[in-house]
Amino acid sequence: MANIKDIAAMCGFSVSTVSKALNGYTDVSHETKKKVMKAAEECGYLPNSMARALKTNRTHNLGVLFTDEAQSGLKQEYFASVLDAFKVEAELHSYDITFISHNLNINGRQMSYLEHCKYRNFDGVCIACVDFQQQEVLDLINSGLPVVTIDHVFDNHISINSANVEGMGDLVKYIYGMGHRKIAYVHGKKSAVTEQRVTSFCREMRDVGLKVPPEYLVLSAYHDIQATKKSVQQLINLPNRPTCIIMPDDYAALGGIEAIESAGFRIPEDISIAGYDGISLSQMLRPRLTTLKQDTDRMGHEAARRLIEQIESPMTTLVQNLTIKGSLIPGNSVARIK
Amino acid sequence: MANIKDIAAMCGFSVSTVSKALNGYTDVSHETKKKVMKAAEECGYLPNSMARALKTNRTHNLGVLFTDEAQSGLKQEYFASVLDAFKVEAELHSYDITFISHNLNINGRQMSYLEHCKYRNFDGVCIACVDFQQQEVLDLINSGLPVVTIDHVFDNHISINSANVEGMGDLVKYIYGMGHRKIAYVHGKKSAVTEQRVTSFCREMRDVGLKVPPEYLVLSAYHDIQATKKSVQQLINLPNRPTCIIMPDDYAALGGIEAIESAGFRIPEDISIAGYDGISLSQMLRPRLTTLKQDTDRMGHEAARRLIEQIESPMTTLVQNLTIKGSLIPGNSVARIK
DNA sequence: TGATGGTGCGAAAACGATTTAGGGTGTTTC
DNA sequence: GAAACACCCTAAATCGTTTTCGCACCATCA
Repeated sequence: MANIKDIAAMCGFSVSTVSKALNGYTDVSHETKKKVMKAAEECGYLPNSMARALKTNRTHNLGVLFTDEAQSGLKQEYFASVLDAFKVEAELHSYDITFISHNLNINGRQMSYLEHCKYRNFDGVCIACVDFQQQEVLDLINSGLPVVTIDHVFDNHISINSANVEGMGDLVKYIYGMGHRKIAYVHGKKSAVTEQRVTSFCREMRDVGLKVPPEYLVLSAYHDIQATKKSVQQLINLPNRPTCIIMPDDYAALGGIEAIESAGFRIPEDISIAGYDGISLSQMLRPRLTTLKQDTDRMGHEAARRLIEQIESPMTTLVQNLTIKGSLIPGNSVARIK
Repeated sequence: MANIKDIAAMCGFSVSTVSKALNGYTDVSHETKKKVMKAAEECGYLPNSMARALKTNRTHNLGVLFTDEAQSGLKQEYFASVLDAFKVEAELHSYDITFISHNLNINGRQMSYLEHCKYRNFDGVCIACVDFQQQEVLDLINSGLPVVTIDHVFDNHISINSANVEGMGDLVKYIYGMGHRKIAYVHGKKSAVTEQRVTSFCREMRDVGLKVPPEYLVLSAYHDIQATKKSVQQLINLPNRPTCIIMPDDYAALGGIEAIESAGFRIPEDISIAGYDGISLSQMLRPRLTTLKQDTDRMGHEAARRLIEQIESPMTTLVQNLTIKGSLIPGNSVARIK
């Protein structure tokens, strides 16, 4: 592989001049710049990213942490979509993307997330879909590296958030508008997102003048069909059965659907059900799931854009927490009641 | 950040000795090795991967190309699963994973896939889910870099393949065993995988003594619900309507389901349908989809394992094309006919 | 005693780039 | 005519490692 020295030899300039010519410095004449470019083209020159990174301390490589406890971040369409959009935007700015892990070992010891990032010299990091309580994750966030978090706000760090409060509000309003008065919410495990949604659910219910019996608020889990199936069975067996059940997410809604149908009820005639996320699956089900579609595309793009902005102009970038609105997809899993 | 020089200063040895101590060379006494390790531990030393890579020409970083035309490799569960398993296995061997793209630009020009790999100095490359006809992809494969391809065989290159011939054979046998005699196959666009499946479909049909009317073999597309919907509508309107339709994949089966149901037929009582892949969606549908589950987990693991083996001992690694068997999931979208 | 061999360590040259400080022209300015 | 100033270019240091080669020391052996 040709290097900068070869080019220098080819066109009779010094290494430094070649480097400058290739990097758009102004103190090199138009003439020589052209000669250098031509030589570089001819021998198929590609800079060595390692050497460059070693010298400049910039890798043009971003670390992404998209791993939940089940090691399946990629298998959840919501996160896969965000990552996909993040990737597209990053590439647009000539950044690469590498997965962060803590399974690498170096000198016999396993690295932490942060150590991995330092080892690889990532210019910045995007964190999503992870347990934000983990010390290791907190260490990474507070490391001083440019960071953007998805769906979790930290002081002095940029974050991109799905508008859970508005989203859940809209969902409840819609369901109320369809005539439902007994609305239950099977929610996911404790997290920032869950808190926002639960709070919003309760407030919205109060605002439309409805009481939420404590048994209508069921702690279940995200993306866990078995768990939500049980939770919904519980709700169905209540003496005061709800007419509509909001699920933690679209995928988990499948557990609810199963519970309802195998108990001999029809959706939505007997019991209505709503999801959250708006993944493609939701619109493939029959009946089509009523859900709140999160704008994963915009979230991923904004995350990358702001992270890179922060990397490239840290002084002028203001730390903010962006909230991105989703949109209600009516579907037909929520019946109109009179 | 502490570097090797700092450690040398800390414990009074030379840089070379420290390096050797950390890398398990034998010409350094146990005593000093311990001292060096201790010092390294104390100051939280992490090697600089760039410097190391620059010197050794090994990055311990693998490039992955998982991008179909629709830029949505990650959104297809089949490929996301393979990638996930690939990642786990790679990490086990202390390799990182970076996405390959051709959108990066360097010195004003866009890089090709191959250029990107050279620029980043990937030790090896895994290619899947891509149009294997593209010149750019072929260039990458023939570049001399260690390569493993998923679901496509190239001379002198390792590949991991889903057992499409056996898979399709099993599927047809099962359907035939359920009593069907009029079996149609809506297949995906031309590719190695498609050819294997179509060939196997035809052979198996012949082997069980059935003729395949040409109109029972419909060219459609993978992962494209609109396309498969149309194809199935076509089949339904045939004077000699099939009793069972095999779809390109589970996701695309949704188009078939839609077509069948909106034509007023019931699944499986009136028309049976089968998918391919065995993604989680398939088992969430009602009726549960009869499908052939591909062993994505094993595929991803083997791909990483063999790629790394090839990287680390190129002489002793034999080039082979591994075929990984899937398993039939009966589901209940295929009815028993007498 | 002198040759031999092993052991433990260090000096120094790479790897391929960037970047600072300065040198040599030729032209302008007073 | 000297000083000042552009302009274009180069030498050399540097980033943090790895790895070759050689040196010094000590023990062993004939």
